[in-house]
Amino acid sequence: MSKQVTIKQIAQYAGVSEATVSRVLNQPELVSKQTIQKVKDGMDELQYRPSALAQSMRNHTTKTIGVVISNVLNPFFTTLVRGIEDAATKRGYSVIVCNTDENPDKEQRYINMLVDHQADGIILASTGNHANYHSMVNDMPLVFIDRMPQGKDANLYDTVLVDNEKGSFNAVDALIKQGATRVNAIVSPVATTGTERLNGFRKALTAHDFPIREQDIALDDYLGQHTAELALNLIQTNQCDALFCGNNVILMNVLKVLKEWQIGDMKLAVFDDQPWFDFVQYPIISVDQPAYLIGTKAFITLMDRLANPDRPVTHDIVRTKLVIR
Amino acid sequence: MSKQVTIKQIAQYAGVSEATVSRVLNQPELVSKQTIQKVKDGMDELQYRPSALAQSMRNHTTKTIGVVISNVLNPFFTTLVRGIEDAATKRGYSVIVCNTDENPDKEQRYINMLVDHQADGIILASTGNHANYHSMVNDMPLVFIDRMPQGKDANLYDTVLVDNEKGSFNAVDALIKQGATRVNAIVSPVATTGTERLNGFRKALTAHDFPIREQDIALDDYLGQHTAELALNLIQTNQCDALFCGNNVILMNVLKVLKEWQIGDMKLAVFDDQPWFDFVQYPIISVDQPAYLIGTKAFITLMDRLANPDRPVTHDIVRTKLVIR
DNA sequence: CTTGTATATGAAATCGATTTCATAAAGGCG
DNA sequence: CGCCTTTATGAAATCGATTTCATATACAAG
Repeated sequence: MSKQVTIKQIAQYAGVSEATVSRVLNQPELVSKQTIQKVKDGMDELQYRPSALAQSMRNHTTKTIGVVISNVLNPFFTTLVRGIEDAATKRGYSVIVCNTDENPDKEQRYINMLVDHQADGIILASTGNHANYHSMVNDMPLVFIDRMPQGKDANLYDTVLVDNEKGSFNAVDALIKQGATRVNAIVSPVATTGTERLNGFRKALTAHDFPIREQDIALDDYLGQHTAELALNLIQTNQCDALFCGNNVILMNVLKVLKEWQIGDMKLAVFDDQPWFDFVQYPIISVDQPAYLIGTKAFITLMDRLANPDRPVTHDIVRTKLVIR
Repeated sequence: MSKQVTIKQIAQYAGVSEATVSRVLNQPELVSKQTIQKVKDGMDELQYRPSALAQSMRNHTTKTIGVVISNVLNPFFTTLVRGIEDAATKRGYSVIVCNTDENPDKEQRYINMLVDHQADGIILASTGNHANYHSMVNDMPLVFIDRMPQGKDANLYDTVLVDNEKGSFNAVDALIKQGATRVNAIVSPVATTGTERLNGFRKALTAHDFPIREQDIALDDYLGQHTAELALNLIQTNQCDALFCGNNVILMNVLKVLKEWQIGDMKLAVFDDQPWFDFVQYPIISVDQPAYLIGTKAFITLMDRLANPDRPVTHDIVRTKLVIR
């Protein structure tokens, strides 16, 4: 690196103290017009840019937040992250994105890293296996998204979630109204979302006086390794005519199976909507989550918390929209 | 925030100087066994974590890199970013992702921000409108990905690119071999990729003794606003039976038009492959770019440059793979 | 002409680490 | 026992900003 231009050099150039240069940037009303001009000339001339590092050091704020999710490759999270980044940029914040792959150890390490970097806050889709967030983050503000926080001090934190149960209920309900006679489900057991979506599934069956058979439900580990066999098993042994998929990754894997086995007749529903669902030969019913909105809301919640650390905890639940094709 | 635990408190706890505590972390071989033990006890007891900020300040390295792309929502870039993040994490680096939306001003602002934060380097898919990168980044290492850097000192930088021309050639060639008689193209004029892909398109036509008609080519601004009309225009006025799309976003918009106008017969090829192409009713020919690999390569290139600032510039070109459906 | 009040500026402390330089204690050797 | 080399440690400077406190000047009021 070529040597950085510091406040010292500007001070020298303008023949004033470093304090005065700093004031030109932060409290110009305390500085005389001529001095301001001299200092600004120096800044232009030497192309001065204040070191964000040094400022953070002094001010105890980094204007940086962390976003901890399972995987940016999942388009739901991608959109969410984009929502956060846009909101953050507008307010002068930078975003560090961390992929946990649903691995609690990775999550732990990333959180530590963010604490070390003194992020101003963290937006977190937690794998949910941590007993005590507070001791991990040492009073750093946390906003939980997508998944309900678990553990003893979970209720201390702001959340932005969706109504998984209702969304799933509507999707399964729509499947049945379209004539499905036996609906099976594949959901992820990770975090709280899987359970809640399964609840919606069960309630929809019950509402239509369908029996709930445990063998009609498969739990997938979200990483997509075994989805194919699970799906195939449901389809072949249960002879189901409709499948409810707990997320878009699962649906993708189900589609692979259907294609490979040339199963043309299957009603499909899935939690989370993607644009390309429009182009698939099956008329996919989907629960559209406002991922981008969740991102912006989470960021705003975080900012509010930062501005007012003692205000009461908020729990935001955003609406889903049923998409019928 | 509750007050942070600093090196000072550890020093106090262990009854040694701050220098010694620092040495326990960085050069333990200079410290006696007993002292190490005392200091480590203190660290455990007080849950000490060194401030990354203070370290960066002293060491002039932040262990942070910037990634500047047009949009994470584009799955090509998502995958690329994931490749970078995985490689970075392994080496203890954090990643700040910046979305330019192909807006040179935004790109400029983000680069400034990264310079202010003293990122150790930047991986950049540039919109290409900057004359002088060097003066912008002040000797910070830069690795260009996806797009060729433009401007006078463009040749000073490492690049990791794909062979756009060859990939496009193969795709269009395959379309024609599948029986296409009039192939049209929609590409993005942004950056160098559009031009190169168009060159491949032209060469493939020529190779098959097809005439090159300028009205068969549409330039789309990548933001997808006008793709629909452009596509419709090509299809209706030119009566083409095959379309080459310059990227996955364009293809998505073309599919929308085809669906809306119920055009069932159209051969399609696209630069960049996505998993869901398998499930679309049209047998999409695609050019599979190793996005994840580009990401890891770019990061490694950046690390190499950091380790050895004076080594000669490298230009890496990764292979694409034709996917025929 | 003295006293008091703005106005403008600088010296020095601070944020939390690392590193250089100096020094004290301990051990080796003649 | 005295001299020299290791070994272990601390004091202080440094990284690049901000902020407090003190001070110097200018000007108004008495």
